[in-house]
Amino acid sequence: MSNKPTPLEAAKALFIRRWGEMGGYWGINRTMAEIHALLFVSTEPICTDDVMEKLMISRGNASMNLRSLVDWGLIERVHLRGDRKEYFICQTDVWQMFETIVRQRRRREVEPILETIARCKDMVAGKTEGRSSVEESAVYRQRLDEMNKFLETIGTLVDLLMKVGPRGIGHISNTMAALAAR
Amino acid sequence: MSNKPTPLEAAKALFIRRWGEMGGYWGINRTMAEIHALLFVSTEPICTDDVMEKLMISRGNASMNLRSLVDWGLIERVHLRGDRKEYFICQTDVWQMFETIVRQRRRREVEPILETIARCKDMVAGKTEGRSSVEESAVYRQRLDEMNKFLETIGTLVDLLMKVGPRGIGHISNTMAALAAR
DNA sequence: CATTACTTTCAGAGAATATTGAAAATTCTG
DNA sequence: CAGAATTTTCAATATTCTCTGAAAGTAATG
Repeated sequence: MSNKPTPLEAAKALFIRRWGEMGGYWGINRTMAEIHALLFVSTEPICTDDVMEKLMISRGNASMNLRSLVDWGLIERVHLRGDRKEYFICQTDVWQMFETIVRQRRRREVEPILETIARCKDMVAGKTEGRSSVEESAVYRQRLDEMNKFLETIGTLVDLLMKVGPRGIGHISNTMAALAAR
Repeated sequence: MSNKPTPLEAAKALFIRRWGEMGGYWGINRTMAEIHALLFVSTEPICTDDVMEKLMISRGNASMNLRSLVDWGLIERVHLRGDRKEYFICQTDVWQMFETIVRQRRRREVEPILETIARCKDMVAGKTEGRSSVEESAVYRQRLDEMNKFLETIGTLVDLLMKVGPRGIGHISNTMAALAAR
């Protein structure tokens, strides 16, 4: 088994490795990203044993990371007629993928920050505090406000982007280009 | 020292902690993110000793992470007249910050992927391969193409976004909203 | 140029994360 | 429902990442 890899296999392996590396930068563990890549470049559904073999990892590891990917909504379980095993397939539409990731990251990363900002603002609200710190508080509040506004602006923009989809995007780019040129 | 913290101090500490946690999700180590937050909410420049004290970390740790932040371009060194120490200040304009981060992440994460995709496409290009794998190659190539196009589309959009800046963004949102409503 | 003030580096310790493998749980089949 | 197939869990282990602290490096001062 595993003789000389075909160019196709080699090319897939290369993509998988790179995608895995990148996962690290995004707070996603390498194996999870590799499994995702493996499924992304697969023509057919893949089962746990395939994952174990291709990525040379243990059953437990494969199982855990497949579950995480399912939780994220990036892959899903399928059943093949006449086969008892579970197979997995990947969302291959990159725009859907984008949407899935945006939704998750927003929930996990942006929302907690927004909550915290709100709470921080409350904490320095009423209190007239002492002497000089009143202006320090003002600066603090202002910075939080700016960050808050920024996150919300980007948020609505991304929402709109997703609504409009890949189709509408050309239009958007043009509008922006025109605006930028002014 | 470090008696009962004022509400302002407590509020700053809360923001710092949360920002630090979030760093983890972004492949940025917690301490680095905390230092960044500390500087972001500071009215005045801060020196290494301040960082060590407020975050209760060692000199080495503070030094390394401050340097990383400087390398990223998120903070910069300043010198205070009559003081031999080095101080640091943070880019507080959130849009500039956004631009800095986008530029860095693109270089570190998006470009390597684009290169890899190009290389992968080369690898499965000429080769007429055997039998059935010809269509498998076609699917592979198509998926890579879609990913490639997606990344480039988002890339140009972000570029435009940065050119247009916070000012133009209201305009864009309206245009997009109108489009999406159709 | 010797002293002092400050900064950087890096080997080793420590903490956090990821992985394995085998046992337990679950699901299917006859 | 017994037995087989498959999946999940999790304690132990391995790996990777982070932090410390002290030593080496650099730069200002008199």
